[in-house]
Amino acid sequence: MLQIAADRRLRARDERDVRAIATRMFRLGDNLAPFYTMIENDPDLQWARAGAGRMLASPTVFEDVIRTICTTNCAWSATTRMITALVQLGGGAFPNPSLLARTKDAWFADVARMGYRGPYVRAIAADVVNGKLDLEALLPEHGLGEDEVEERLLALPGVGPYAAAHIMQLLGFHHRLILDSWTRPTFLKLSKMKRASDTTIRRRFARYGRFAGLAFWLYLTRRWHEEA
DNA sequence: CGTCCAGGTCTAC
DNA sequence: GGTAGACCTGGACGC
Repeated sequence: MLQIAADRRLRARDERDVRAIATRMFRLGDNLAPFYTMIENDPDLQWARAGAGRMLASPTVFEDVIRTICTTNCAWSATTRMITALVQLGGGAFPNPSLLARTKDAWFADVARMGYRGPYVRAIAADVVNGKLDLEALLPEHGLGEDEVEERLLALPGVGPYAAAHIMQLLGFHHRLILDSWTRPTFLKLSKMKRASDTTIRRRFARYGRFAGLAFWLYLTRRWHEEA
């Protein structure tokens, strides 16, 4: 059960918005039943049938895209620093595209210290504002195919194979594996393999079909769930 | 102090 | 289509 508390009575319209945001953040629209059936007798993953597999998303696709760009090619400490700065800019909430589009380059460089990512983020925000880019249309309920969604994500500046796979997991497309400098060594450790190319890893998870990426992620994060 | 690299991507061959 | 080199930043590490 999911309970949402508010400090006041919500108007009908606000309540609808809150429901939509919660549905999006917890990926309540995802149907993982086929995946759970798939892992019924899977020694590595059957534990996940208890309800695992819904990665926490942001209220908007835009926010997930920008956050993910802030994870690329830097230490995790840098990611949290950049995102903390963005939330400060937004006055405690993640800044919307309009605010980011009209924020000066100098802020991205000197305050958020986002380096080369700053212009990428601004360009994406500007395209959302001027209507050239509709990121929210990438949500699975809008009917675009997985390949089409991936293609559109890869077209964004700063979004490559890793970022696209990561964002797609958050959207509810579970095919692509998130391969980066954390998942690769973690896979080696857990599988007790000495080395494994990306192709080898993909082959290992190909049997999960369109849930291959989700299976890979759950395989890697099993210990996170045991703690809880 | 210089080099390397962290939850990669882009450009130019 | 596949692969070097460059790229902001800052923390870790060797010298």
